[in-house]
Amino acid sequence: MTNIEAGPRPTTSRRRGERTRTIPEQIADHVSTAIINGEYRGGERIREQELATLYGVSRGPVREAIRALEQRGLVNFFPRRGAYAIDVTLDTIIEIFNVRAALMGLAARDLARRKHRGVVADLDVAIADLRQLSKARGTPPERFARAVARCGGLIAARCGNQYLSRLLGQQLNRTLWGLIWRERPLDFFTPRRQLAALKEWEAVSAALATGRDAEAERAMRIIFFNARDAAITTLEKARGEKVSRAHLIKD
Amino acid sequence: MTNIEAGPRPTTSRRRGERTRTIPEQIADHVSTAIINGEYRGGERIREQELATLYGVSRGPVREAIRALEQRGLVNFFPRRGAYAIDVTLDTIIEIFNVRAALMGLAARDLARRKHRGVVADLDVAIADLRQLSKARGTPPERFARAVARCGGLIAARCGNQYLSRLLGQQLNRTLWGLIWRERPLDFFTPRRQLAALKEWEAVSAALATGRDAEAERAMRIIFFNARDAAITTLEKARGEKVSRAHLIKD
DNA sequence: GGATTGTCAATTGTCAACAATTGGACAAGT
DNA sequence: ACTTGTCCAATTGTTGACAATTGACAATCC
Repeated sequence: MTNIEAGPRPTTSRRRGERTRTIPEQIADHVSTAIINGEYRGGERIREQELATLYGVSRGPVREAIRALEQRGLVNFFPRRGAYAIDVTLDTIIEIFNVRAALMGLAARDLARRKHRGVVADLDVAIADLRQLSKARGTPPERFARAVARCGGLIAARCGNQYLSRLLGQQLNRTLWGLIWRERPLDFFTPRRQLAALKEWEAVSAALATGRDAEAERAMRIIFFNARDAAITTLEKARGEKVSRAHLIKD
Repeated sequence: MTNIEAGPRPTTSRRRGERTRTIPEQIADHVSTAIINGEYRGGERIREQELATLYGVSRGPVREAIRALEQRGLVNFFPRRGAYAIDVTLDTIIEIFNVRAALMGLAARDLARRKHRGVVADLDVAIADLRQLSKARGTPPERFARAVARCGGLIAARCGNQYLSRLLGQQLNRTLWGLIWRERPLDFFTPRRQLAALKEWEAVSAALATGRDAEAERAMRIIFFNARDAAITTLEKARGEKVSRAHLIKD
């Protein structure tokens, strides 16, 4: 039996706005990482009772978790026939990056049009972190990745479009994107890439500060296209899988 | 090759993608329309037992339905405290149109880069319908809206990015977007607007046929921005609610 | 009075049992 | 060899009962 929530449970001391993580949510997140980490092969069946005994609960909460995974696109579900893990290929990852680029581009554009000084200031602080990390020698790729994620999170959360923020932060972040990015930090942030990423984020900040919305969108998209290409190169080596570069959008 | 649709192949004669509609899905869809149609006030509580007795089932399926609605962003859910209908304001609708524009723009761009002849041909057929409907006098707005939806559905379904197709066709279509567009066809397609929409779609088709991807994206976005503005104007009158036009993205 | 604590009904969370469906195995027929 | 039909075990769908938590209100204390 896997204990997801180890330790004593704080019943009262709950932070402001923090939601209690329900058991189904915990299970869903746990299975998510399992799927991404390849613990399920593509198309492998996921049985309710199996997970129930694994986590030491009944099938009820497990059902909820599986349905959540279906909504997030991590499993394919067929009524009365069960759930099957999706197959995460390199092509899928490319697709996800492209979608993310489009949405983050919109977020940046919205933000630029609003000229929200506070966000730009906060972003500049986060970018200062990037600068420091990239200047320092031997910054671990995952450390830099986290700092970059903070920059992106800032834009996503405060772009002014609540629907978009929700999509980027909750619905999609818990799908493949979030897991690729956070739980399995790719080591594509080489020193060279770190410097490049810094420049790219500075470009976004500059465009945001001056309210040039089209340019902010373009700069933001470039960030994700470059991240995508770097990720693919890394993953191709790691997996020994080749992918066609024919339709990689460039700008 | 990307295979998001991993899993068993349907043994019986069930069409591709066609699934038996489960009870929870039916309930979820039913409550969705209720929320959109204003049968729940914004923030109104949704009780499980209430829905269970209403639909004549136990609380189990209802729970599933409510959790699905939460994933789609139609209800706010707080553990152990219940679900509350969201408040659909005009601003929300603007946000949704903007997101849709960004994603459909990406779809068009992908499609243009692939120069998929079949899709362009099919799209031209659908556009021919638009032409005929707009030329005819007295075409009902909702009839035209359906024809436009077909054009959009074509692009979304066959853009070549499976992840995006899923997002546009399943995850988001069942949220506010699908309901605004389909179940409650707005009557903003006046004769003048019909002619304009026709021209807009012809521009998309032309860009797709010649593979000019940036132009295809731009043309597609314009369609949604214009639809957004028309929808807002209509809804402002219908609801007597005013909305700031300060940050309506224009291109 | 204002704040804290105790109590309780309403509601959600979880469980275990039962019902219904599926897919595969196997046999018989063509 | 191929199809067709019938069983059956495995699995999912649904239910009703029970446990746990919440929010409201009343009682109590300072």
